[in-house]
Amino acid sequence: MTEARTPDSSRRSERSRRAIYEAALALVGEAGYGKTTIEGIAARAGVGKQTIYRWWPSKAAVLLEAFLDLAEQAAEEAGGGEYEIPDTGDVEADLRLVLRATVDEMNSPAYDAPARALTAEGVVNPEVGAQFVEKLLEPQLQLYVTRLRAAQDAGQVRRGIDLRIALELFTGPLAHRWLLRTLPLTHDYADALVDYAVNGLAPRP
Amino acid sequence: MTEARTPDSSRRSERSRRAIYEAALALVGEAGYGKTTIEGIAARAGVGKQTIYRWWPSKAAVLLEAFLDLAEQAAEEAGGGEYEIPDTGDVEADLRLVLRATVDEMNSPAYDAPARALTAEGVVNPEVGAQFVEKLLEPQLQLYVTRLRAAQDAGQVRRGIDLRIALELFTGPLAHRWLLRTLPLTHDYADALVDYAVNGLAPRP
Amino acid sequence: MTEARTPDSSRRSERSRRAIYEAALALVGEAGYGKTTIEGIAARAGVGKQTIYRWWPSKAAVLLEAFLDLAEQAAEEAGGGEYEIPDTGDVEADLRLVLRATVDEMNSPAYDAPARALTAEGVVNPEVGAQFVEKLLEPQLQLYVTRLRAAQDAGQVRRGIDLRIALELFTGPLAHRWLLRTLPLTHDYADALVDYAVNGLAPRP
Amino acid sequence: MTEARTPDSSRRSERSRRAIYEAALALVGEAGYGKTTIEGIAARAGVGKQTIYRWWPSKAAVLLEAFLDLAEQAAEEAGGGEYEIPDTGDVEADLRLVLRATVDEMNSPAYDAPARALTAEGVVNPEVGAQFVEKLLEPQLQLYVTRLRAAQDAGQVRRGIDLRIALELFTGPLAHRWLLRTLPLTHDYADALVDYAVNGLAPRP
DNA sequence: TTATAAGCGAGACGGTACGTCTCGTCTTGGT
DNA sequence: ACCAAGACGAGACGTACCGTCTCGCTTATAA
Repeated sequence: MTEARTPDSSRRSERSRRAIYEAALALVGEAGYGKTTIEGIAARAGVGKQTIYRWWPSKAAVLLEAFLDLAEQAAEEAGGGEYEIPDTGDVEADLRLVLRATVDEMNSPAYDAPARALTAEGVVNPEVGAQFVEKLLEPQLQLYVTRLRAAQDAGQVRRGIDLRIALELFTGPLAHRWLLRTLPLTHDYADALVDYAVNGLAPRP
Repeated sequence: MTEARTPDSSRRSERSRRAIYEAALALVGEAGYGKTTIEGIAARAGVGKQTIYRWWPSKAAVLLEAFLDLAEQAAEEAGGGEYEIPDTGDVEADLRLVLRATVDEMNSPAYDAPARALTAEGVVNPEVGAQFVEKLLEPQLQLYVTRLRAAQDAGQVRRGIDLRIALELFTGPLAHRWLLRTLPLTHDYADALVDYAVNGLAPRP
Repeated sequence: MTEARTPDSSRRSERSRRAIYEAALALVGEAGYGKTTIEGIAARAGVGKQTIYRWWPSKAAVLLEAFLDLAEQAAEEAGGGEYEIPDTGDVEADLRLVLRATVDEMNSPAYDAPARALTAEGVVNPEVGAQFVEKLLEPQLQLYVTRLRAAQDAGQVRRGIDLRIALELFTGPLAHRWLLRTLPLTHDYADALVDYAVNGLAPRP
Repeated sequence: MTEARTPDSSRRSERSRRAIYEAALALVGEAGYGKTTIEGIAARAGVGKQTIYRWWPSKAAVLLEAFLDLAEQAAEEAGGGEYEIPDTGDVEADLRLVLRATVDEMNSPAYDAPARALTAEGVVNPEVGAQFVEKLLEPQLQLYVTRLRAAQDAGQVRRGIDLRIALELFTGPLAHRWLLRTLPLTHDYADALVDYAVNGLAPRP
């Protein structure tokens, strides 16, 4: 009996959508994910609660979209086109650059708070996790695959290496330190990681 | 005016403590961390809420202790003594063994649910995260340091390598796949990881 | 700045008006006044909410008009002309007839539900109450005044009696039993009331 | 499966109960019944909403009890014992007194607002109505029965009169004017009512 | 051997947030 | 211009838990 209640997205208020994104990101940054409430987001965005519940199924979904939107905006500002890992011919140098940038990003509060919140929610909530991986993480990881394939073609990575696994030698440790806060995330750490891992992938003598 | 309220732990009810551990782990496994409530734990354990609030500061703390206790029990059953990574002289084989075991553990539901819950909470809540790392994670990681040092002494790992970073080449990717569920965690994956990483740490020709 | 917003009643949809009346009466009858909502009336009438808000200031106003319309229709069906209390020369018999008819009406669900709802709203909301009295109640009461005046002229009611008060000896108790449901409303009850009250108004010996 | 959840009334907070009564009566007086909300009562009483929902099933029930309590307190202040209609031997004079007092009460705002609210709710909600009648109205009406019986025994009311109906000649019209606000409620009105009605009940010459 | 004081199960309390419902207003597209 | 439809800001609904606070009731020293 209960209808599906599918709202008409063509009549959706753009103004409200943006206000909700901003409020959600701000609150997660200021108070943390646990203390961010849908009521709080609605109040801060100057929006009725129903406007949130109409368009999103959960707090995590709101934040995911807000974060996605943030990333999109940042990408556009950085210069429209699709991003790729640079290819100077020197994999190690190229990856060092990327990992250092990633370290910087992870150390910046504007990224840290919402990304942490989303990751944590995804760890515990498979639907959110799947979305997070599909929409945010996997596209990033594909960039590594592309660059590593080029390196393989150039003879800097040995034949037979599974590149989807190889890339995790770089991103896995980084993510681990970031999420668990075991030890500080520094450029030196990124460099060491690249050093050890690239060496591991190099053709055997 | 407010008293320090330090309860007398010598009069603590062992029965209640155990019941709370069991209830907490069961509920996290069945309903997930988010839907596990202190009231629910108390009800399931047949315990007053105050008995939980008297001894633990938060839901996460209860679960952390419960999980620690579980690990302790498992260790005792597995054979009293302190665990270490075996040293057959072949680092690669030894680590393959350990990583395969870790994969199996991560794939077992009894471990998965509470470990995920705790990790997620730690990601977002620095206090919990610090406790988790200190009590659970770091001791495990030290085992890798020990084994890798032996390998270094045996000339299987090159001089100058920072072992605290090196170990993350093994554990980081594993944890990443487990937490984010990007791709399945298999023995083959563990083997490949060990292969690439050990190669990366090996002395240069 | 806020316009007076006087809609052009000449372009009003008669179809919608009727549908709203019917929906309002039906819903009040089925679900009760409290559970009847403007959204519900609009949905049932197949009408936009604004069409109700455009023409009526409140739920009570809709129901009042709907009920008035119902009464009008009933009156027309019963035979066009203005109704009056019959005058056979025997006040007691005439009033007995009227009060019995009133009892029957009060016991009929089609009348009971909306009349109750309106009365209750009027009790608590003076504007609605005033409308209700002016449009529905007072015209009815005037019929009593007319008939009692005839009786007074015929010497069946003593001089000096305030007829506006006198009529309340008949209608007051009836209304009271109906509204509060203290005891059942029967023809015998109506007869007794008429007996006692007419006696009270009769010329002293 | 859903438990009955019967709270332990011996542990109930008297302080909260009183605060809720006061808040409910104050709000109904100030804002009217319709604009009085449970949230509002809770906030004004400095009480959690659940404390209201734990002990009362509805807003109407809260107000009914509050009003009952008010009446009880008033009765105690007026002089502990059970109240009865005075018996000076002159029914007319005695009833005049009582009806004038009732008129005064109905004209006092402290009584008017909650009594109206409750009556209106009772008109539309049979459960509330039954409670209202049983707890408040019927006891009052019994006083009339008692006094009228004495009058009957004294020969001032004729044999055969149904006293339960007779009393409604006094209270019905009064209640009607009060609830519907048709015409002002004055002492003169009360006197006229008593005059006409007592005459109607008197033995026939 | 009793008293006395802690921990205990229970659950009422003042609160916050949930997700739903309805309000009355506003906007869009169709007739 | 009115209409059906329905998104919107607002806020109350009744529920679920939070963390604190009594209640009596064991239960285990210390007088």
